[in-house]
Amino acid sequence: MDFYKGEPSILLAVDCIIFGFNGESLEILLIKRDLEPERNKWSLMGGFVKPEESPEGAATRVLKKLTGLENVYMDNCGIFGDPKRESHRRVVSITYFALIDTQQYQHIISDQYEAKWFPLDQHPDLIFDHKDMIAAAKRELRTKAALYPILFELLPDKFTIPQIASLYECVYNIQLDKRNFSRKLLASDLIIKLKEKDKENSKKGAFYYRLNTDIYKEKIMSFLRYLPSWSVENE
Amino acid sequence: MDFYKGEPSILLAVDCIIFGFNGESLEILLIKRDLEPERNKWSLMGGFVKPEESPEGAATRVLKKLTGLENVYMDNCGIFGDPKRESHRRVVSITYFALIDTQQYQHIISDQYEAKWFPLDQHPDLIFDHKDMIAAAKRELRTKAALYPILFELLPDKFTIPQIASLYECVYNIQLDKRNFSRKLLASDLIIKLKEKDKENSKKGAFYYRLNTDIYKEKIMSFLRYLPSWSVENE
DNA sequence: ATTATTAGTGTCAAATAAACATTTATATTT
DNA sequence: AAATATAAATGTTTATTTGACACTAATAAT
Repeated sequence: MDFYKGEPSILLAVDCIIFGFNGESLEILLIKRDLEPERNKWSLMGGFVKPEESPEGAATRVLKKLTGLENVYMDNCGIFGDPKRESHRRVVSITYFALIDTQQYQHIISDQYEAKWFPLDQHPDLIFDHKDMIAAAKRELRTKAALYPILFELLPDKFTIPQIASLYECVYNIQLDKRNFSRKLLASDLIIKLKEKDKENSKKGAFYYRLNTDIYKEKIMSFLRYLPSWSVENE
Repeated sequence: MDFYKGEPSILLAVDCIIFGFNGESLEILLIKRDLEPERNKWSLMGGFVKPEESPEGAATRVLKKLTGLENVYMDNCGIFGDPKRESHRRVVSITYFALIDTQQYQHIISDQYEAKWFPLDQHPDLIFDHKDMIAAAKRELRTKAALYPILFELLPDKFTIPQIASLYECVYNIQLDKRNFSRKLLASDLIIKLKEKDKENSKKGAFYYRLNTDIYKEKIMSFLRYLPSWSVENE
């Protein structure tokens, strides 16, 4: 039986907003587009959804193709479906943001792409509505990170409290009182102290911690409290 | 020029999870499906995205077709794209939840549909993955309503504090201390007291309020505080 | 006039958050 | 080897917010 006959079919794509944290600032991974139209212009990594995969599956595939990474935290952050968003053909794109630990991202597996990290707020001109996609992803990241401790996904398995604090400062563009932040974070039992210290970034050295994955899953939504409430209110 | 030649195109649909509040409980509006396959089974209202409209536009159109309502609050709440979600053909569906004031929804404009309100937790068996869609919409509604005062969209322009309190109780399945809730709500300046009282629901009568739309837009994210923080933590 | 019912205001103790101070560990310098 | 500089970590205090609970107010029904 041939249902839905005559219904219009559409090209469905995914685009990935790949966030990374270099210890100083947030960055996104962009590529030089490898197909027409707009070949060789800077763009988000993307691809079409194939018949045998879900949109999320497509995003996962596309991310792996570029970075070689699997099991990466990803989250839907928008649907871009204006009929005129690509002038040549009608394409609806579903966007996903990915949080990756840049230390795991050693080298691009695929030489097929010319890829480069850019500071989040200083990326080059991008094709189509990719700039809007990034803006939406940033907004979604902020909202989500206010409710869930997802920012840990941007750090290595072992991290220090100063590291996670400066990450929060980047994402929300605020100055945190490290003393209060650290106290609240520790009170949550979300992180477990290790014996080892990071001696790279200070004389005294800061203890490494790792996530308490049980608490991470349980208390996930109470994380809002690790931010001063006003920071959630602002744009 | 014919770009993207050979790329697989897909049927893209939208489905609407239409929430209403009857003063007692949350309800959703379902229809008896009017096309094959699965004709005459209970289903969410949906439709295919047409070439000249965005997915959001399609959801708006579909909602208007069923209810006659325009300018309804809608929000994306999921993407259902498992290749096997419909056994006959590959369809990706984008879901939107809509919040409507049931008092405006007097009669179904279109007699084309057999539509019925169901209590949110006692809906009939539904086609495909529509049950999952409702569950996702409910989750999304809770999260969003913890950050934004969107629940006012479910009430008439004039509402009472007891009404909005019982709405919150429904959505989060909690018991609120009405005294504390009312105090916090009033402190926000989000609502403006009217002269008139609602005498329907109590002997004393409760004053009507209306939204302060300026504050609604400004302080929108601080609304989290009108809920006890623990209620946000629970699933 | 009395009663029952729900609206709305008031009070207070406990918990939390924010501002600020001090101590600690260690590499570097003298 | 002692002094110094630097950032980490812990401590203290005050202000604010929350949550629990008591009370008063308005009015329809008895």
